[in-house]
Amino acid sequence: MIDSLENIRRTHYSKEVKPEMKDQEIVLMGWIHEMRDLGGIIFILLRDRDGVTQVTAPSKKLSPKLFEELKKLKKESVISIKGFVQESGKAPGGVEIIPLELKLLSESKLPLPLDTTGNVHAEIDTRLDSRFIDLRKHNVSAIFKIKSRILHSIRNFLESEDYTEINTPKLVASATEGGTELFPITYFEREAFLGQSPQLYKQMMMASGFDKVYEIAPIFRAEEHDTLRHLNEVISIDVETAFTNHIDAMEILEKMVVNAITEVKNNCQPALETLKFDLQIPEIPFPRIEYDEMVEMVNNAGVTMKHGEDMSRAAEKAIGDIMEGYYFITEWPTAIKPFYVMPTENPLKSCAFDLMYKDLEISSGAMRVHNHDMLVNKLNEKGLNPDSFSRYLAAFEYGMPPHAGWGVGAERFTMTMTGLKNIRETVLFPRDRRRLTP
RNA sequence: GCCCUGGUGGUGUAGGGGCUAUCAUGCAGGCCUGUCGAGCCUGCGACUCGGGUUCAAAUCCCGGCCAGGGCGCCA
Repeated sequence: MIDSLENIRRTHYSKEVKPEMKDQEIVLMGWIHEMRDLGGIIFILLRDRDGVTQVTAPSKKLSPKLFEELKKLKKESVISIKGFVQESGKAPGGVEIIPLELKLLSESKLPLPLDTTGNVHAEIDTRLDSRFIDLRKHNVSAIFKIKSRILHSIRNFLESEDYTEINTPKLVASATEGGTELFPITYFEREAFLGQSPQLYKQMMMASGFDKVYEIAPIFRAEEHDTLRHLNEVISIDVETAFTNHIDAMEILEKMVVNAITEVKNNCQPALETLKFDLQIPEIPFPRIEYDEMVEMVNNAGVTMKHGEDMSRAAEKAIGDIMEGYYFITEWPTAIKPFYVMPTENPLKSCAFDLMYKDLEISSGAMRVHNHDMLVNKLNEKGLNPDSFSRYLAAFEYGMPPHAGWGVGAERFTMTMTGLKNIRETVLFPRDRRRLTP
């Protein structure tokens, strides 16, 4: 019943089959996207990673045995078809395959938990439950081709800028930076936590002489948020650079963003078309708005925001309506930024910045405090106990250069390049307040 | 965590005290040699769970669970 692969191998993908290959014998492998059995002729749409090719089986041109085997095939079963290419004005794409040999490699159970042809809408919850099937749809896999290209381009860009990729631990012994809730775990006989950010580690690397480091890795936040732009596990793109300040950090960040967008635009055109997203390459430098100016803009737009507050969702939307693409908000109040952020000459303001895209925060960064005593003072001011940061603080006592850096949320960044509204769409197997499987 | 809305075949929906529970898609069987949202015929398949009100609940009420949207929280 089920055939084995033996030594047959795929010779082409669907997208590679062209009318010029007329009469050539090829082997396609993939899933049965659709079957149209007209009695004396059967049309099978064979779907693989990048496309769909029509296999046309007229009874008169095929052996009765092969014709019967083709007739019995079911949707989403996995097959291998050896056949020859025929040019045809009637076939989608102008080419079809006349089968010579069929292998049924895996039979699909029916009915399917989801429609793969796009005829019947399915909700995201249903789709995520059967994500492996959902991902067979080209308009879903397109998202991950783009995400892959983004991460690839970022690595290439940072390597070309002479950065070193590092890996820091995700199992950590508390010493929270403050703010977010952590996921507690059991580490042998002790309590430990999943890391909320590589912040403290990448700073310690600044005392190591590496000068330029980056990490692309998951971070975990135990916040019970339930929105279209939050998840409990996300990929963070973290950069830290020694002997630089926040101005340099913003420049590297905007260069990296434009480079990633350009790479996606140049290499992912089919995916962008599938998603019907018109990706625009922004110009450098991105606009910079000081926090004070932003507060004024928000209030002028009719949304009340007090000076010294963090942005409410309404404030983000108000500013997002005014600003078109990417922009920085700079000079944040020291009081609402973490202890490790360097104040400006005016101690009430800080060298912190956020990179926004419309109403969405993509990144936050800053020049850091590199003076040990100042850092201890700042910890105390924030109500944190310097003793629990002793291993981190030690890195500031034996020669710590000035440094700056930032972290970008990979999923939010992907949203800006795909036009998606729900962050869950940009993760293969998302983790949110309710979802822990699959 | 708060507010609003919802939960009907595998999927997506209509209905909204008494119906044989609507439609599409799907699935099974049949017809069909150019389909491409194929078409036609026959059939299959559902009211989130618990409690209450009522002669009667899928429908009304309460609670749980789950989901969607908004907000809060969120280096």
